[in-house]
Amino acid sequence: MSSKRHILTAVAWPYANGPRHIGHVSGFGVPSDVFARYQRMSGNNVLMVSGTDEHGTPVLVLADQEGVSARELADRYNRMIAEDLVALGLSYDLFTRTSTGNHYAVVQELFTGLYENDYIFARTTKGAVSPSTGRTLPDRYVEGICPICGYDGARGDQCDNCGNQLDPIDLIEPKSKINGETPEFVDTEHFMLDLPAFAQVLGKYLDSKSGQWRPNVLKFSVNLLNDLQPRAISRDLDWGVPIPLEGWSDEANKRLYVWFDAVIGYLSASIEWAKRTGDPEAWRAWWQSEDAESFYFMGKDNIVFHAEIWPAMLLGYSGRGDRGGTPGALGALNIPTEVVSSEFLTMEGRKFSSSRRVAIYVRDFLERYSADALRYYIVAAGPETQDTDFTWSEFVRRNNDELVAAWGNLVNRSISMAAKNLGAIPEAGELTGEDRRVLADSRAAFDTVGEHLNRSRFKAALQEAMRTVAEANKYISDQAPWALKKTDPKRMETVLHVALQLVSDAKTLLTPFLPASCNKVYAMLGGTGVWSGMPRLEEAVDSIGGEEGSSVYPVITGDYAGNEARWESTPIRPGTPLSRPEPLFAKLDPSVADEELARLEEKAGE
RNA sequence: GGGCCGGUAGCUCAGCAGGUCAGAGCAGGGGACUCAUAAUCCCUGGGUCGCGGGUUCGAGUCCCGCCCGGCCUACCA
Repeated sequence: MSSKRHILTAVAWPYANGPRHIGHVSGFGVPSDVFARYQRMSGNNVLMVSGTDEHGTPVLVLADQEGVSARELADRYNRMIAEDLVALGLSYDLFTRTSTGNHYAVVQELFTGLYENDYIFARTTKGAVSPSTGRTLPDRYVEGICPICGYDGARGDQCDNCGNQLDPIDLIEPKSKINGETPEFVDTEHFMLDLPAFAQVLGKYLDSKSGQWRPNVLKFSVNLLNDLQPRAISRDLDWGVPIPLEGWSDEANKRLYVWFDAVIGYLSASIEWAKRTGDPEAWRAWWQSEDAESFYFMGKDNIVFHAEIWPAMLLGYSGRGDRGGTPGALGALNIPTEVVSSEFLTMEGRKFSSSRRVAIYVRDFLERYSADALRYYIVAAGPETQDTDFTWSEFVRRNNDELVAAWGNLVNRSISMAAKNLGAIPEAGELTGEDRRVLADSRAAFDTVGEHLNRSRFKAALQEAMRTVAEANKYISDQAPWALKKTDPKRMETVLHVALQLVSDAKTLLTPFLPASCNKVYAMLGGTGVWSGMPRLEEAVDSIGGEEGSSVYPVITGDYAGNEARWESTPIRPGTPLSRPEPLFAKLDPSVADEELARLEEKAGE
């Protein structure tokens, strides 16, 4: 085996304008955690980072509506989201936020590096401004009559009726979507990221990923290269990271645009993590070592930021764009090894929509059902390579038939039988051919499941892992150890030994997907250490937003380095005492599906 | 308008680079067993692979057109 690899697990940053629903965590949350846990079990050095994305107009608009400051709103949802992600068991090394002083400093450093390498330039454009607030209105917040088709209700960026791209200044009778007033159009100067200056290097980069990335991500990204345009990276806003240039930094109403700062979060969070560990340089092993790898997890709407813009930013900062340059103060930085994008989850046939209340929030879900049940459903039936539909009846079915009946019952029946009859893990006597075969198959699954996980094929990986569960159930049924109790007790002990070894292996194979319940199985079989560590919420201190003083905010972190979980078959130890187990999972009454559906309809009808 | 993705058995979905590709799980039907949260195990599936053309000895699998759905096109994953 090769030596330990450094693997950055970069998880998309949830936007802090509300609670996150199960579609969000299907896209970035659960897949990234499965991946990270597997890589740790394989002995690799994983750094898993993310945080809340808090800048930008949507937060500002919502804060205005509620009569609170943007920071107060961000504080509220930052905490709520962090709590939800911990409850789901997502094993971040650091989950932070974009409003920290550290983040501001790193963002400004990247801007400066790009600017000095000549990949950023200023340009004057016309922008819509709200007369009453003096605030710039983003294109999407201006509505009016489409100049092409006459549709009343076209947005400033696009007409939903005829599909044409628009400029807000062309709209007839433009109105602010926020308060209905007529915007003024004024000249405003903005910085642009010169994406065309990366066409060559990005082309080579994407070519080199052929056959590795999911085809949809790659095709999409390659196609983007055909039409690279400079992209604005600043906005007329007072909520965001200030522009670190003379004449701009003290400009109250000019900030870096939210997507520019959000992707830099991967780097700033890595640096923040290193500072917190007491070794401020530790982040470099994941960002600058030539053989370090980075995997980015997100939903399909974010591909452009991760496969095009973020690599361009990193290359430009490192002096590796088409115009060359020199690395900034942090040094040259690695670009993504792989961009893993999920598709979308629909909800009972409808698109998730917070505004229309078509949503199942993570928090509500976990109040009534276990994290592992949700994680199982998301991996087994989630939108890995295409949109999939969440239905409550399918959730109940998967929970009852697969988690409870197949896996939970396997654990229960085998440990119960051994505990009741022997009180401990029995020795194996002489093994039959069938015993050897089933044990060998179980060991072989580590390679097949691991290969799937390495390639981010989570659904296939889980299916293979569950196949070993079915094999174990079949083995027990075929061998019928309960019938051997009187006829051949020694043979019964051997069969139970084999069965428990199969349970132990399956528990290991399922750990990336179902960490909480697998930790329980580990303990049932006599394990005493920490099997696969769970994240925890800590209160952290940082100068928020680069301001004077400090502020306390929650971060997710955890201790995973010393975990017992290894990606291999671990021999069970005969003689280990066993007691009658508690059921691993709760079976759900079929009426749950109807109740939840009614609840959803009720909310949508409000 | 442009781009990307999807439309496969009642349901949810696999089918990577053309020739056991017409599949899996669940539901439904029959049987076995009783250790286990009545769980498990065995047997049982023939669906115009969205529609219409085309290229091939041969196409869910490649090409063209069309229909439907999702996403992106300065940011709800």
